[in-house]
Amino acid sequence: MRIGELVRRTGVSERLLRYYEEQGLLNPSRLPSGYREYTEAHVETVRRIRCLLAAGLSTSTIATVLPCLEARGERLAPTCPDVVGQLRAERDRIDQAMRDLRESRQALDLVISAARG
Amino acid sequence: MRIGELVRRTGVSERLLRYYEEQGLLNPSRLPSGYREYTEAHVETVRRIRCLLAAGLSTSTIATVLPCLEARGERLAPTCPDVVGQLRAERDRIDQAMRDLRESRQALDLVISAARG
DNA sequence: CTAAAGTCTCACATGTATGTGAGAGTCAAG
DNA sequence: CTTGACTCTCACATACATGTGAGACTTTAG
Repeated sequence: MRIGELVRRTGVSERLLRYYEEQGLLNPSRLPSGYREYTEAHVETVRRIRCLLAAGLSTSTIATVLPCLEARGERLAPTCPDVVGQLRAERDRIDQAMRDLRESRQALDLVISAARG
Repeated sequence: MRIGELVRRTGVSERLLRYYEEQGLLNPSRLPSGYREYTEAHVETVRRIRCLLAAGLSTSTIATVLPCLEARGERLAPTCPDVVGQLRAERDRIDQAMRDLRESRQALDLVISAARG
């Protein structure tokens, strides 16, 4: 499919799809015209990217993780221990983020329910 | 206490403490010299601000919520229903963020444990 | 008194994801 | 062939939290 359809399928703007490609997260092939050509798999990849971005990972970290996820089952694991350490750190950061979210959610709830029982 | 101590107590930079004040989140009194003077309560307020920021709320939204939290017990609730609606939206956003975090955490775990069983 | 540490304001810079517009090429339908 | 929809690259802009440095004043310690 071309970019327009991927936009429709994912809800992500053209601009961002091109940006993700520039950051090495997506590598569509090209038609003779130069148009990008995406596959079904890209739809899921974009979804993952959005999810990881929402979790606060940077595009460059995502670039590290994505290939591993795509090769899931064939256990393509990151090679250098550097990367693993970094991922562990991200995971810890996520755990902390979840704690913060829980607390903030609670705070919001407090205010919302105070608005009217 | 003056700003330096608050920096030590909270781990938040001078720059940010002044920024939070500029955004209406913090209102220390001033000494005759013009120096800011913070109270014990401000330590906790800063902690809350950090937590809400981490949850993805903007400083202006936080400005809305903070007074309600500070008056907790005296149930100072937001007045206009506009605000409540906005807060509900934030809460929903947080819920989604938590789902994303869970999913991303799982993805990271997958990669990390693939690195070596 | 003096020096050093603390603080003030102001302003410019940065990073990262994202928007927006211009100008040109491509493709499909009439 | 022409028009309109789609796509391309490129570049400049934005929002927001945050860093950094300059120049001046205040406070504290020797």
